[in-house]
Amino acid sequence: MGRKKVEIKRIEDRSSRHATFSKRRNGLMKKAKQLSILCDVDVAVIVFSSRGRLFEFSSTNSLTGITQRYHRNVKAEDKVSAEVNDTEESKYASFMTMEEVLQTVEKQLEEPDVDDLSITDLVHLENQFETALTQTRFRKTHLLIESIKNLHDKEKLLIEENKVLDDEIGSIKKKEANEMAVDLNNIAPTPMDCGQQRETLYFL
Amino acid sequence: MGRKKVEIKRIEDRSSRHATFSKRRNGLMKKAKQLSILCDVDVAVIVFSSRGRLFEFSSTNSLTGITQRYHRNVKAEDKVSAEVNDTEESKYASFMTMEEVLQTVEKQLEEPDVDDLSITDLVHLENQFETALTQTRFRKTHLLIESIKNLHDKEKLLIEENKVLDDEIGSIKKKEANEMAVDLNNIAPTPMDCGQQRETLYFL
DNA sequence: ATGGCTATGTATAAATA
DNA sequence: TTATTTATACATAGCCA
Repeated sequence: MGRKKVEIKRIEDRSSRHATFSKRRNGLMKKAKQLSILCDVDVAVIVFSSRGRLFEFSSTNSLTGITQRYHRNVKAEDKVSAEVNDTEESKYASFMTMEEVLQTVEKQLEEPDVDDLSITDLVHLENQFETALTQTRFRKTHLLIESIKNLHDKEKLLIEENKVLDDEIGSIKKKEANEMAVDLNNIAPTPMDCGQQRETLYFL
Repeated sequence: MGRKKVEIKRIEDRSSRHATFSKRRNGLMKKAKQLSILCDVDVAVIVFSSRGRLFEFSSTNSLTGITQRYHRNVKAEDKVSAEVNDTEESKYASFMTMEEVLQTVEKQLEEPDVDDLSITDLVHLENQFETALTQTRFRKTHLLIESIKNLHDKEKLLIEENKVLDDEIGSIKKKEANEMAVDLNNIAPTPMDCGQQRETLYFL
């Protein structure tokens, strides 16, 4: 890849080492970019020069996203080795009442020495918290949906009530209109059955 | 660098994309290693495949050292450059839109060989699904709360409407009562509420 | 430190097994 | 799939400004 084949070992000559650093660094970044584009993957490259200067490439906006993801993954891997030990104990925490869950969680948090728990203890703890989390989520969703149901019921009642009131007003207006018509015709009203009418009105 | 010049854009054919990924990934790692040795510098490369599998190279023992160094560096630079700008963007950077989440999940499910994944692969997969799950939950809660808000608004409106109608009826009744009192005093009925009656009369 | 310039070594695309 | 082959494109060592 040059006039001469170079052995892969530290270049002792300062200036040619720096020259090579500059060239190969750019090459590496270019390759990283091509890889990320061609294969549609996330790539990050971090280079610290011997004098501590930072050079970076990231296929995403910021490198922090990728490094965070990296750290999450590393943590997750640690978790795997812990979980391999423990498959039986994880089952018994499965179902508790809400109270039991809260009690347990409280108990756990009381413990001052959370830092020196064994892996098995931590797996157990994790399961309990996960149970608590599931229960909490379940209850949250339940309450939200209940709330919505109640509101729908209320809405229905209010709409019905509204309709009744509307009808009432409608019939009153209609009567008024009729009377107006009668008045205009100068027809003498018969009082005879109006008592009944009034009574029903009072009912509403 | 091959039989044909390739344009640097996403390779659409799945199998050749994977082939290229494998080759170029190895090439990139090799180059990174050479750079770190030749120039005596610290280099780190992080690659996440589309399936979320992690590939890494680090010139030091562990990548965490370099990423930590990177984060210290970035933090220092951020302090110098901009204090206000970054807080909002960084929040959104870690969250995906619903579409992105669905896309990612779909991508995952496309893969045919889910059965022979290693434990590490499965952990990565788990992380991605967990992200998707979190987003889904977030969206669910958001929609439920929105729904409740809307229903509360509706309820308020209906109650107000109801009140208006009630008042209207109230005032009508009051008017009627007054008229009745007048009628009783005059011992002569007012025709006003006998519209219904009269209508039937007209019919006859 | 980069930025050409070549000659040459390497990486890799496509084909093949 | 993954490995090997082969023809090319690319990267870069050494050199000069």
